[in-house]
Amino acid sequence: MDNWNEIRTAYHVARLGSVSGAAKVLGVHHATVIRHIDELEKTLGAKLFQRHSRGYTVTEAGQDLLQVAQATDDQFSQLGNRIKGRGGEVTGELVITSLAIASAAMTSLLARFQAMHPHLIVRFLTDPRLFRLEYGEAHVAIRAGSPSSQPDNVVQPFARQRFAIYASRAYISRNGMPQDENEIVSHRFVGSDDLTINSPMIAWLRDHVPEENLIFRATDMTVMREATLAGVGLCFLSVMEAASHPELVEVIPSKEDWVVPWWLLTHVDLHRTAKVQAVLSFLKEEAKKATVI
Amino acid sequence: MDNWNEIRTAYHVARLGSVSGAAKVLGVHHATVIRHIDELEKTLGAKLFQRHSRGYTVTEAGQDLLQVAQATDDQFSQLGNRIKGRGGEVTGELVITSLAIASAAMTSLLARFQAMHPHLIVRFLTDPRLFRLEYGEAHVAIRAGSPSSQPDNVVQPFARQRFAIYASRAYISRNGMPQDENEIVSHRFVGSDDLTINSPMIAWLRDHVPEENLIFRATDMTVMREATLAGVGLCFLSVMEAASHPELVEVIPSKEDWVVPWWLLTHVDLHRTAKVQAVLSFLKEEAKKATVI
DNA sequence: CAGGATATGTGCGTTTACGCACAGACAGGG
DNA sequence: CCCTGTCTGTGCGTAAACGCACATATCCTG
Repeated sequence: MDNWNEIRTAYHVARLGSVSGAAKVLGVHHATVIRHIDELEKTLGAKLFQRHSRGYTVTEAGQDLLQVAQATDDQFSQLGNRIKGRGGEVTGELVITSLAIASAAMTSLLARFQAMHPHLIVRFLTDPRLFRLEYGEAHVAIRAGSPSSQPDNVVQPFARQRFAIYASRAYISRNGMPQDENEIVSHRFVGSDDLTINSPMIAWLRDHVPEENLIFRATDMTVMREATLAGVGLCFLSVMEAASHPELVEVIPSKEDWVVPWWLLTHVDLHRTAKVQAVLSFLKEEAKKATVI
Repeated sequence: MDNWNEIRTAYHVARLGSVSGAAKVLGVHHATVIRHIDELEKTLGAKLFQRHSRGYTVTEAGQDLLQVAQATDDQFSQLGNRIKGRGGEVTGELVITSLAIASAAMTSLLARFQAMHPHLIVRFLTDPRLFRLEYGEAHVAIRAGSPSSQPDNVVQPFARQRFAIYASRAYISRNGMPQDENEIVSHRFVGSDDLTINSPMIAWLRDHVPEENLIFRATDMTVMREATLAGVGLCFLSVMEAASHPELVEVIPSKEDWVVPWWLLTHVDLHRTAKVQAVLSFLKEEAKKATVI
């Protein structure tokens, strides 16, 4: 049974009782129908129909095929309706991935998006490893910094994450609040372990802070935040993140340069689906409302 | 969903996760697989797979298709096994049709054949109208006299029905037993209404019996038998049939000419099936054993 | 009884779908 | 680090499948 089209042809012949009727329904020439039946019977080694001048009547094998193929036809048409219909609605799973740094801002947004679509299951995956869109691991990825260069990814600008320099109240009470940028040089810092990263904050650190003052270096942004909260030193943190930690005080306010762009990435195969389009337009709309994330 | 082969191709791609693997299993070139997938997605208006350099991974629609087509594949393979396997066994229905005249001899034969195949349902249809093999109304037909000229029918010689001239005991007691064929001319006869039929018994009647003595004419053999039993006159009856009616006496024994051949007819589409072959060989074997039917 | 409508079946020319060859991309291994 | 194996993707020539025309048989109807 390795030619399902022949089964489909035989099904319509069995259903309608004639080659001509099946040919009309199938939109092919009746010679094609005869060829399909002959081929199918040859491979099966059994007759599906008895031929007579008024049409084809099924044998027992043909009756068996009729019932099986009837069910199959129903299943396939339902499947087609599901797939075609699913294009317009926002249901099923929506998998969004980002680095943990974005979770604070994203969680409330995604919660509201889910409330707008009750049948949607949101899976917000924040993992150290990068989920790969091209393997279908996520519908939408949120990336920071320079946009990815994958050719199959559709990249759109999302929000702009604004940074400022913070310190814990404990640190300030011990070391005093620097009054201007010149006093900064004598303070200790928490920062990225990799200083080659091309970012305006890293550049500012290189320009204004002696390397020996960068005493706590980490690769993960959450580690830096924890270190700052523990009073290790000053640190670049996002304005949004710092707002949820009252024990942090702003040492130097945000500058125009201290902004990291976020990008919304979708795989090109999923980008046009209604579900992905819905969440993309929602997130961009919300990002437009909120001036700072 | 009007191309089931494309669904089948997509099913194997979804199952194996790659175009190449599906192409190997399907025995086609991988370019064909790609074309099927592209065409199917175009008609559905939705992506079934996400393409990447390591293979194809299913989307939600592809996952849906995978499950439906998995079930379909199972159903079809089971169907194929049933149809192919059914070729070798004698089950289901066996429809045999004949004129009522043959029922007496056939019933016991068919009963024994059914006993040999417990899963067989025998439908022995004896109806005034002729069941038509080409419409699938019967597997085997039993016809008497000249073999049918239908080109789609396979005709085989079956048994030879031997005739003799009988009368009821009541008739003989009233009119006496004719001692030889010369006395026959003064007796009344029951016979066929159509004297143009080409048969040795009809010819004998024309030669030996005055037409005015053929006082009871019928088209149906059972009617003639009933008339003979009612004492109307002498009549050609089959030896087999007369043996089951003790009130009938043989007036003139059977001659070599008084034989009607029976034919086994099967439609060419069903002739090669094991079930039909089984009953044909059984009937021919039994006919060989019994010298007279 | 004749003619039209409808059915299957078949040879032939054309179109569609296929296989082939090659290119490009990526992961794994010596 | 290059090399190899495996994967997808695409243009092109060929072979298989298709539509067409015609033949034939049957049933229905006026």
